[in-house]
Amino acid sequence: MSVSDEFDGPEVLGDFIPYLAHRIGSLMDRNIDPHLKQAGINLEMWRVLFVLAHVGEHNLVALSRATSVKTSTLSRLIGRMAERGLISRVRSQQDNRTVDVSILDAGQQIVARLSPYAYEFQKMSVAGFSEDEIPMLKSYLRRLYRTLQENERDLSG
Amino acid sequence: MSVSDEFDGPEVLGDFIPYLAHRIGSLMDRNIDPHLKQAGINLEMWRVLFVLAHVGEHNLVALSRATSVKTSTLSRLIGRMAERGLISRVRSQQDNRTVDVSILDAGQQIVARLSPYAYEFQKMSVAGFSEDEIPMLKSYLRRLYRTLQENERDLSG
DNA sequence: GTCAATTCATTGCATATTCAATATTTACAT
DNA sequence: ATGTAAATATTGAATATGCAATGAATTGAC
Repeated sequence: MSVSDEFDGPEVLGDFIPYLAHRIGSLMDRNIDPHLKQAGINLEMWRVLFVLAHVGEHNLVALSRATSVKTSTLSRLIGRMAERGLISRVRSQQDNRTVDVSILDAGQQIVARLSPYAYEFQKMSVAGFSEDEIPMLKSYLRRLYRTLQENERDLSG
Repeated sequence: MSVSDEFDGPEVLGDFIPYLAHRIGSLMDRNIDPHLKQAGINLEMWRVLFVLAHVGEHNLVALSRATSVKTSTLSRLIGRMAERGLISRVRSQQDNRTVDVSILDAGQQIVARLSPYAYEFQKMSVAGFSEDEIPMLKSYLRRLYRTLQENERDLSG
């Protein structure tokens, strides 16, 4: 166990994965936030844009699942973003219950402008890991995420 | 790379640590939430109680740092929790600017009642990891957390 | 010792979020 | 086919949040 594995706090908190996950997420949010403000958007908007930029079209429920923003919140959020021309929201032709949300140029530009900061920050965040360990870390996170997703499906299915 | 390392989505999202961290945290939050509602508290209250139960006394700024809840929010949150007898809030004798927040019996009982669910959930979340891998996972998370904390200190110091 | 700067907690106000209810559309069972 | 259930998005109303300003206490420079 290397010295950089020490936890700066009582061991029980640093041993509890949900606590660590929450803290890691929050500290990461905090880092990107100033850049977002500079671009005139908030964290949830950034998540929506980032997901749409990489995944393409989405309806509200899918977007909610991808971003962990509640659909009622998302509905109004998407409204504001559409007003500002960041995304488009049109009723789906295939299923008239749903709306197709997709990113527009103005949104794409924000993603393009902020992504470098996001990736630079990611690089910083893994500064304590060796070249061999970084893929391991990502792999561990993906596995953890996947297990949680599967459990989620079990509960709702 | 095992089969359980596949990411259920576009590779760029599953390769981006802040996204994974956020999603992992949110899915974890979602799991504990019904138990909290049953106990009549929300997620932030749970975090406050959990931290206080394991760390002891805290002032608002420290509590904010430990839970990632803003101090203005925390001030009102603590007020509601104090009204309900979950915690106590008293002006510090050592430093009259600060308040000492500590957990009361009613709060402790909630922690005692809900902790089993939390730990059971943690167990489920690492179901895809071997006995050897779980300490590795925790170690990776702690290291990631530590790096982020250090970066935070660099920025504010 | 004094005063400016810093730290901490709280609050007003504007905004955002959530829950619950609703309207609409689709899926499904029989 | 028809009726019932489920899925999707939206909104009203209550609540919570965050920012900025404030007040009070402490620290530190000199």
